[in-house]
Amino acid sequence: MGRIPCCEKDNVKRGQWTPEEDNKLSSYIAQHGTRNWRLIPKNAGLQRCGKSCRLRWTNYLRPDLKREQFTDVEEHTIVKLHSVVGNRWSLIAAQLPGRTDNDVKNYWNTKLKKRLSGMGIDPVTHKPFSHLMAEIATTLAPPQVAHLAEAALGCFKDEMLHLLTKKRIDFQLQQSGPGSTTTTYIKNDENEDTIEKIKFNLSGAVQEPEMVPSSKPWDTNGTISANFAGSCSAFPASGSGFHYGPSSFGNNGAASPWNQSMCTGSTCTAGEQQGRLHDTAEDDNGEESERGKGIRNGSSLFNADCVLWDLQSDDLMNPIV
DNA sequence: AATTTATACAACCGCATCCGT
DNA sequence: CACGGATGCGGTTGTATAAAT
Repeated sequence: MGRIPCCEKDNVKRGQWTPEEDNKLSSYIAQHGTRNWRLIPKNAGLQRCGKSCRLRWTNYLRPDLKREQFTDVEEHTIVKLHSVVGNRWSLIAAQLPGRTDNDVKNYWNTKLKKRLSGMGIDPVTHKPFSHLMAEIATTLAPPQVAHLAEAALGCFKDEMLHLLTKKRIDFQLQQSGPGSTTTTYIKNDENEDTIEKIKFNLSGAVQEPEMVPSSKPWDTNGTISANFAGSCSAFPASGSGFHYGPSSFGNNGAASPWNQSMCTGSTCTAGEQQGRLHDTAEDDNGEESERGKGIRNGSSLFNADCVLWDLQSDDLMNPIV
């Protein structure tokens, strides 16, 4: 017994909407409102599924939607809220007037996530990657760590090869200094050597607990500590200070060649996020169980020590319920 | 100029939840 | 309380456009 489709698949148009269709839908909704999406396409003379109409309206045609670029404040809000509620796009969008969950989701996936990765911060946990490595190293027994590192490096081998091949000439030009006209080429099998060296060094680093910072790498202002910054290749080693906030978000959040693979490879499932939220909420009131009810009172969540930004209830446009 | 690659965002899919009967 | 349809939500895919090669 299969699931009943939301609409008949036959005689239903799919794909991009035409201006004529937009007009029909907009004028129908202006007259009759948005009750009963299943009937709307039929009554409006559209060969579309009701679901498709609802999406088109909520994500594109609604008159209160903002079409301009996200502002710094909006970016800030998205990152702050994401560190608390995870991929709950509708909750985040509710704090951003004129933005839809789809807008927020797309903006996160195409820009913010990559920018965080480029800054050496895991966009799922909002912790520095090196901190996560440290956690793994201190949690697992050495043989497990070695196997995990081996597996992780195997995953990144292709990206490494790609990176090394693509960048090698630029790199060699840099090494030979400005004004130099000589170009040194690397033999193909040296890629393998390089990878082996990197693997060796990383394995060593992971197995040396004294190299791992034991305290939180950031202070209460969300600033990465100088010691930690020095041990994390993604952060500047100088004491110039690193702020995990909008001020560091300029458009020069230049993506490292790693960004794409890191972004696409480590998305947290909705289940994981919901599980985390559920656990937290349960501590507070002991009885929440259903999806979507995990966040009753934001105040306790805002104090979670995994977030790098302090988020106050006052920051919110709308209460999270 | 042609081709490839990257980016942005619209749209779809399937599951979860809500809600009326 | 159970059931079924409607709606909401998040993940994923498709496509148009821009940028790089």
